[in-house]
Amino acid sequence: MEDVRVRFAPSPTGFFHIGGARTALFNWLYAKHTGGKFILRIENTDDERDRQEFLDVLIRGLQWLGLDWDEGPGVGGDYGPYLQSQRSDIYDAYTEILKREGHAYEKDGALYFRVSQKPQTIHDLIRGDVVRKEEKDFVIVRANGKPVFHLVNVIDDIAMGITHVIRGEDHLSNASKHVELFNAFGVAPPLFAHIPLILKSHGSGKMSKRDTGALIENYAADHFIPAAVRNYLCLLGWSPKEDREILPIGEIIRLFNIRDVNKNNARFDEKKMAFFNGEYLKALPFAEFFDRSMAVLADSAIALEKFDGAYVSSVLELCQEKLRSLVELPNFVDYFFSESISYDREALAKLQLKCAVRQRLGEFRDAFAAASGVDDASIENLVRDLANANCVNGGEYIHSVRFAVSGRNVGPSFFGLVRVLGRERVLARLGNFLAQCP
RNA sequence: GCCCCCAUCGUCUAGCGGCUAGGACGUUGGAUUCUCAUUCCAGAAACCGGGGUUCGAUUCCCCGUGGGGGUGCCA
Repeated sequence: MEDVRVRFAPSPTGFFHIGGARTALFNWLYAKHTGGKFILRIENTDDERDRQEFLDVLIRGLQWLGLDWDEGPGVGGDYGPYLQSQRSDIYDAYTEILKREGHAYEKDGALYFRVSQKPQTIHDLIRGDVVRKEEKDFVIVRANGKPVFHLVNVIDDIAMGITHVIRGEDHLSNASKHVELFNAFGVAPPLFAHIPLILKSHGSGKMSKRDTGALIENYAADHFIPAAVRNYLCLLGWSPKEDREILPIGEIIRLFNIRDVNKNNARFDEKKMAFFNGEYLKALPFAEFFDRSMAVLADSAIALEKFDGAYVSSVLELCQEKLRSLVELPNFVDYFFSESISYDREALAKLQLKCAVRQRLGEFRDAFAAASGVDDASIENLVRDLANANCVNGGEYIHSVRFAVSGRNVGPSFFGLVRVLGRERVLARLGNFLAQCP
C-alpha cells in the first residue's frame, strides 16, 4: 500500500479552535501510527485576512500540543508552497483542465463547475459508503478571479498526493462536490474519514470560539499541561478501550486507528479536562513541575527573589500532589512567601465551633518551642503526645495551627507544612495570631 | 423546506445476538486520632420509542422521535 499522506488544512482566523485541534490531532496520530506524513497546509484564499499573526496563533497552538508536521510552513517539503495564497499558478493550471474538458463554464463572470447529476459515493473509513447527489452546478472561481474552497482544496489534495482526508463531519455534505471534482480531474478520490464534531458542554450546537475551553491558546495561557489537553482530546470520539483513559502518547499512537473513531458527536466536558490536567500535574517529574511553577509564579504578585532556591523548591515539592491546575498555584502558596497573612474569618468561625483554638495553639507553641526536631516524624509525634496528654483529637492541633500559620483551612500535608515553614516562621506566626485572635 | 450523518448513565465511552450492561469525569455517602482542591472505599445513575428478523435483541433491518451538520461568488 502506498504511504499515508494526511493533511491538516486550517484557515487562519486569529484563533485556534479545539475542534480544529482535534482534527489536527487525529491526522497526526494516524500519520504517526502508519509511519506516514503529516502535512500542514494553510488555506488562506479568502482575501487578505491571512495576516502573519493569525498564522502564528495556529503554529504556536500546534507546537504547544506537540503536533509536529513533516511538510508545511517552516519545514518545507517537496509539494510546496504550503500556503494557498502562494499557489495561484497551480490553481490556474488545474482550472484550465476543467475548462478544456468541458467541466466548467462561465456565468455572471464566475466560473461554474458542471455537476454530473449522478449520485456520488464517498468512501468513508468511519461512516462507510455515503451516497449523495450534487444537484446544482456550483461556483469554483469567483467573479473577482479568486478560486473557492472546494476547488483549491481538491486541487491541493491531488497535487500534494493526499491519501486520506481526515476532517470534521461538517464537511461530509460537501464531500460529494469534492468527489465530483476529483472525477473531473480523472483522479481517484482519497479515502475520507469524517470525524464527529465537538459540541458545547451546555446548550445546543457545536463548540464556538466563545465557549469556555474552546480555544487552544487559552489553555496555554492558563498553564494547562499540553499533554493533558492532548490526551483528553484523543478521548473525544476515540477510545483505547480496556477501561483505559490516561496513557502516554506513544501508547495512543500505537493503538490509534482511524477506523475506530466514533460516529457520534461528543460534548466537551471542562470538568473532566480539569481532572486530566490534575492527573498530569501530579505525575510530572519534579524538575518539570518546578519549571512550570516558576513560570506561573513569575507572573504573580509573589516576591520569590527574597527567598532562597531550596526553600522555594521545598514549598513546590510539598504542593505538587495537591494541585489540580497551575493557575491556582499562586493563591495556594502565597502564605509561604509573605508574613502578612489574611485570615479567612469564616473558616475560623467554623474551626472555633469544633475546638478551643486559642488553647490548642498555646499548647502547641510551648511544646514546639521546646522541641528539637522539625522533620515530619517529630512533628507528628509532638502532635500525638500533645493530643494524648490533653485528651483531645490530634486534628484539633493540626487544624488550629494550620489556620494560624496560613490563614485558611486547606493546604498541603500539615507536617510538611510546618517542616517547610520552619521553626522561626511557625513560632512567629503563632505569636502573631495569638496576639490578635479573639 | 431539501439533503446527509448520528443515537448506551448528566457527560466521555466499553460492548460488535445470550453480560448482574463495564470503566472514567461529575454527583451522593463514608473512611483516614491531617484540612481538602489529596487519597481510598461505597452508592445512585443508561441501552430514545414502535414495529420487524431471530429460540433470543443494547447489538441486525424499517419507521418514527430526538440531536448534529450541510444547503454562499465563507472555509
